[in-house]
Amino acid sequence: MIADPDFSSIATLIADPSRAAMLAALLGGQTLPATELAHCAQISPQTASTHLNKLVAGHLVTVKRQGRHRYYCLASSEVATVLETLATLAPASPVRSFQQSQHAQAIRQARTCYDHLAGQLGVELTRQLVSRNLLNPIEPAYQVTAQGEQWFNELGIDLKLLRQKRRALACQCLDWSERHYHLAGALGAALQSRWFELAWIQRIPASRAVRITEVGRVEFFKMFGIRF
Amino acid sequence: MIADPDFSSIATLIADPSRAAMLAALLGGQTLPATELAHCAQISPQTASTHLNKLVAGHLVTVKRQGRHRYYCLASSEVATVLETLATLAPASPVRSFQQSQHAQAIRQARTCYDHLAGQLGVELTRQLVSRNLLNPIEPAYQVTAQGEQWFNELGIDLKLLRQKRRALACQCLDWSERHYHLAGALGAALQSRWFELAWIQRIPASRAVRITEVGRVEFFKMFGIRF
DNA sequence: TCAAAGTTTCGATGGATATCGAAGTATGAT
DNA sequence: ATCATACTTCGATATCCATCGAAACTTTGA
Repeated sequence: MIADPDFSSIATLIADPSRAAMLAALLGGQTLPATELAHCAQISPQTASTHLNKLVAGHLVTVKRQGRHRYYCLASSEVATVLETLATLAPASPVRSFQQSQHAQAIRQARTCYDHLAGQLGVELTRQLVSRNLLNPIEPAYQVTAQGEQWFNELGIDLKLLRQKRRALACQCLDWSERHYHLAGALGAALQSRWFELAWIQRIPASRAVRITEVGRVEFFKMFGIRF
Repeated sequence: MIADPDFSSIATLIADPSRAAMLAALLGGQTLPATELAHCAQISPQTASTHLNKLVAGHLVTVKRQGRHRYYCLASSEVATVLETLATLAPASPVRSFQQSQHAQAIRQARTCYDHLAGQLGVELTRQLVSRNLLNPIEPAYQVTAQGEQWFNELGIDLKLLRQKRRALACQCLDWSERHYHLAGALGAALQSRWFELAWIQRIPASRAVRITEVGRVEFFKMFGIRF
C-alpha cells in the first residue's frame, strides 16, 4: 500500500548544496568518477562518498565499478527531468566570483540538458527549425512537418527508427536560462548526437556546458544564419 | 547574470516534512488558511507560520489576507507540476497507522492533481476516453479525435474556447500512484470542473482526495461502464 | 471597550546531518 | 614486494534549523 508520496525524501536528497552540485554535473549526461564529482562540489572525497551513497540509495544515480574507479551517472531521464523542472522554479542566483561568471556564461550559451541541447544555442536552433517550417509547435510537443521529414533525413537522422522507440519523438522542454522552449525527446537527443558527431559542438569535461567549435560556428551560420 | 540554477534552494523548501505536508494539501488546488495547514502538517500554528513565510518568500505559494485569515495557495501550476514530478521519483512509503491507510486508499482512488483528476479514477477515465476513440495518445500529448470533438461538446465543454488559451489542450501527466498516464492540460481541467458541476465528484475538505458521489458512481458506470 | 480567534515574533532547546581527519580496503603501477 | 591512487568507514565536531512556549499584534464580534 502506498501512502502519501513523500516529496520530502527525494527533495532532501537534492536539497543539500554539495549533492545538488554533483547532480548538476551529472546533468551533462556523462558518467563521472567519485573524485571528479567531489571536485565539482568542492568537498573532500570522504564527504562525497557519503553523499554519493545516499544518492544511489535514493535511486537518483547509479554506479558502475571499473577497477578502482566508481563511475556515477543519473539513474534515468526522469531524474534529469525532475532536476530541470526544479531549475525552472529556482531563483536566479547572483554571481559572486569571476570564475563563476565565466562558468555561468558558458552554461547559458550552450549546454546539454541530459541528452539534448539547451541554452541560447538550443533555443535558437529550435526557433530556426520552427521558423523554417521544419517543426510545428503544438503545445506540449513539436510535430515534424513534411519538409522537416526530408530535412532531418538529409542530416542523417532516421526518423522511422526514432518513431519506433517508446519515447516521445519531439517535445517542448522549458529552458530555465532562456525561459523559452527548446526541442527535447528522441529527436532532440538524435540531433545533439549528430552535432557531436559532426564536431560542431564539443563536451567540456565534467560540466554540462558545451563548446561550439570553429567548424560549428561556421556551419551553424551557413545552415541557420545564426552567429555564436 | 544567472549562475548555475540552484536546485537546492527550492529543494530545501520542499524537503522539510512539515512543509511538504502543507504543499501536498495545497496540491488539491484549493486555497487554505494557515491554521488548516498547520493541522494538515500536525504542527503548531507558530511553526506553520514560519514555514509558510518561507514558502511565500520562495515563491512556491501565495497569500491573500481576508480579515483575520490568511489564505494560501500554490503560486502557479508550474509548482504543482514540480511536486507531481517529484512524487514520481519518490519511494512508496509504507503505511503506519490505520488512519493513514484510510487516507492513502482515498488518495489513490481519486484525487485532484492541482486542476485535473488523478488516481484510479483519473487514469481509468483517461483509458476509457482513449479506448472509445475520443482521445488519441501521441506521446507527450493527447489528440482530440473527430468523435471526441463532438463528445466533449455534448458534455458541455467548449473546445474552441479551450484552444484559445495559451495552455496545452490535452497532455499526458504521469500518475505517481497508478504509474500510468492520465489526462492533463486545459481539457483535463475543464473535464474535472464539469464533474464537480455535475456533482459526480466532491472535494474532501483540506485534502486533495476526492469523493465519488452516489450519482457519480451511477453515471460513471452508465457513461463508461466503470465501477467505483 | 472588551474578549476571542487567527496569526506573528522572539528566544531557548534539541535533533539531525554535513564535514573532515584518521585509518582502512581495494586496485594498479613500478 | 612496495608504493600510489581511488575510494570507503568511523568518529568527533559544529552548524543549521525545526519546534514550541510565551507574548504580542490584528481583526472581528459582542
